[in-house]
Formats: sequence, structure tokens, C-alpha cells
Amino acid sequence: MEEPMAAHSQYEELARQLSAIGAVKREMGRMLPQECPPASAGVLTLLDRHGEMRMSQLAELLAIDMSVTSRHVAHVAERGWIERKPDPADKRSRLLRLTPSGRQLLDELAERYTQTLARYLHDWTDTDVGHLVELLARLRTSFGDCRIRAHHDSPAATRTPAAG
Amino acid sequence: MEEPMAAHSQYEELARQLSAIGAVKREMGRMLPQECPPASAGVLTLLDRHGEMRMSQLAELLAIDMSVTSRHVAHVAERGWIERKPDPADKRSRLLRLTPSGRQLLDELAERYTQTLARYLHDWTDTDVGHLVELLARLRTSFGDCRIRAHHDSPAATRTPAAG
DNA sequence: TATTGTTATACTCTATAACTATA
DNA sequence: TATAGTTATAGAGTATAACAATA
Repeated sequence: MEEPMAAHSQYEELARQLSAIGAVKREMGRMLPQECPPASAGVLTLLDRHGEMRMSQLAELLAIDMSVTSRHVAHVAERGWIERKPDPADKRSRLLRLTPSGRQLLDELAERYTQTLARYLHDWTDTDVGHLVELLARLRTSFGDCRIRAHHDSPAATRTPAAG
Repeated sequence: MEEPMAAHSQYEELARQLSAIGAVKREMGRMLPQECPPASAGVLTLLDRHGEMRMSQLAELLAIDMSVTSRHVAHVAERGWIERKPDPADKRSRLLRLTPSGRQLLDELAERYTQTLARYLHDWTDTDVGHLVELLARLRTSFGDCRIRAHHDSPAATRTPAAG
């Protein structure tokens, strides 16, 4: 028997846990190689999963403003991990794509992530990890779906609201 | 049938989800009142739950360096949300305690958190929320337990390593 | 006129190191 | 000598606003 819209007694506790999970994120970040901050790893991972894309799409996937995305992309491009090609369909756009060097770095990242988590989560079952992954993904979806309509009337969400 | 130490195929996915959960944290942070950034809310919440404590204890609970804790504490103290009393048992220490004003702000925070989460998680059951809270708490524990031994030999973890 | 992407500026959060005052 | 706490400095991350180039 599930109870949607019930007491909500655990909302404050969830807020607290979300606030405190930053410590775990920071610890994961310390495992990254030099020159590759967490934000860069995020860019590379998304380009690997979703393939070639434009800045605006990447900003949407990262759920951060495009101005911030632009900086992160410049960082990884300067190090040769991605390439930026002009978009033949729209000369304002640039198409982002992983380079072989970037893919090699991703292999390194995957190994470090796996080693780190294997050490910290040695007493977790695959089922536990799967549940957590599933619930985190669902949490992001629940927030994301609302975010579109919540802030402004514009459907493009991760854009600077353009002058006030 | 659970399988501890199995394939670990979902470790990369967990790393990705942890990286992306920042968007949810930021959205929660936007619901906070002026003058009260997320870090201040964390300080107040912990003092409410654990009662009067010293700086070092708070830093340990926040899982951040005491120098950072000092800044956050100064911020909330300047606004009258906590008071810092000298510790009669150790003149170097200061005892932190919520003020009535701070408790009043906490009531406001709880209401905002609850309203925000009730809106975003309207289709979640209490069981779902409980699972997520439980798994996040366990994740922090798994990382925290390792962190003590991982960095240095000293058992006091959240302290600047004192000169190199 | 609107949109894509970049850059400048400011703010939050964190870590390191140097410092003080006690212990 | 070691510890509790503060402050100065540096670095990562993000948001807002102004801008250039193109649609």
C-alpha cells in the first residue's frame, strides 16, 4: 500500500541529505587527474554518451547556463579532448565532438571512478547501487520537468533571461 | 539473492548521477530566503538537530574544513541566528547555539523545503522518498568511514593538515 | 528582431597556509 | 609542543548581463 501525497514527513530529511551529499561529490572529484576538474569530466561523459552536439544542447544536458558551459567547453577544447567544428546548417553554432585523446581520457576516468567506488562501496550489493542510481535519475527528472515551466514562460530553460 | 562485490557495471552510472545531482541542489538553494545561502541553512539545521556544540564538532558534521566552517558560522552569527559563548572548560573553544531568531528562520526554511519538494515530488510515494533518504545516508556513511583512514594517519579528519 | 555563443563581472563554496590564544 | 579557532589567499563553479555574429 503506497501513499502518494501523504504526510511528507521526510521532506526535511531529504533536503538535509541532498545538502550533505556534497562531501561525497568532492571526494569523488579528488580522484580525477590533474587538468581535469569535475566539470570537464561531465562534459566529456555527455559527449561520449550522446555523440556530437551543439553548445545549447550540452548546456541543456548539464542543466547549467550556456555561459558556464562555454567556459567548460573551452577548457577541454584547449587540452585537445574535444574539437569544435562549424555547423554547416547554422554558422552561429559549433558542433562539439570527442577526440581520440578525449576518449582515452574517458577510459582513464572510468577506471578511477570504478576503483574509487569499489573501495568505498565494497559492502553494497549491485541491487543497492542500482536502486540509488534509479532514484537519483528519477529525482533529476522530477525537478527537470517542473523547471521548464517554473522559472519563466520560455521553454528554453538554461538560457540567461536576457536583460531585465 | 544479492551479489556483493559483483560486476560493478553501474559504478560509472552512479558517478554520472552524483555529478548531475548538483542541479537539484541548486534548485533547492533558490528557494532559500535572502541573506541565507545554503551553507547557512546547513549550519542552522545541524545546530537544531544536535544541540549546542563547538566549531570542531560542527566542521566534522558538515564534512568541511574548520576554516570554511568558521566563515559560515560568522555569517549566521552576524545575523543573530546563533550565539557564540566562551567554553568554560576550554578558553580556546566557543560553544555555538541557536537563538530564538535562528529557530524562527528554521521554521521558515522547513516550510519552504516542504513546499518545494511537495511540488516537485508530487508523484513520489513516501516509500520512494524514504528509500532515497536511506540510500543517501548510507552513501555518506560509506564514504565517511573510509575517509578517516584514507587521507592521513590522523583520526581528526576535517582539519587543515597543518603546514607542509 | 531573435538567437547562438562568448566574455566580463560578481557571488558562493571550498582548501591551504599563516596566524592568535590558549592548553 | 600541540590544539581551537580565525583570517588571507587562491581556485572551482555558477549566474547575470553585455556583446558579436548570424538567422
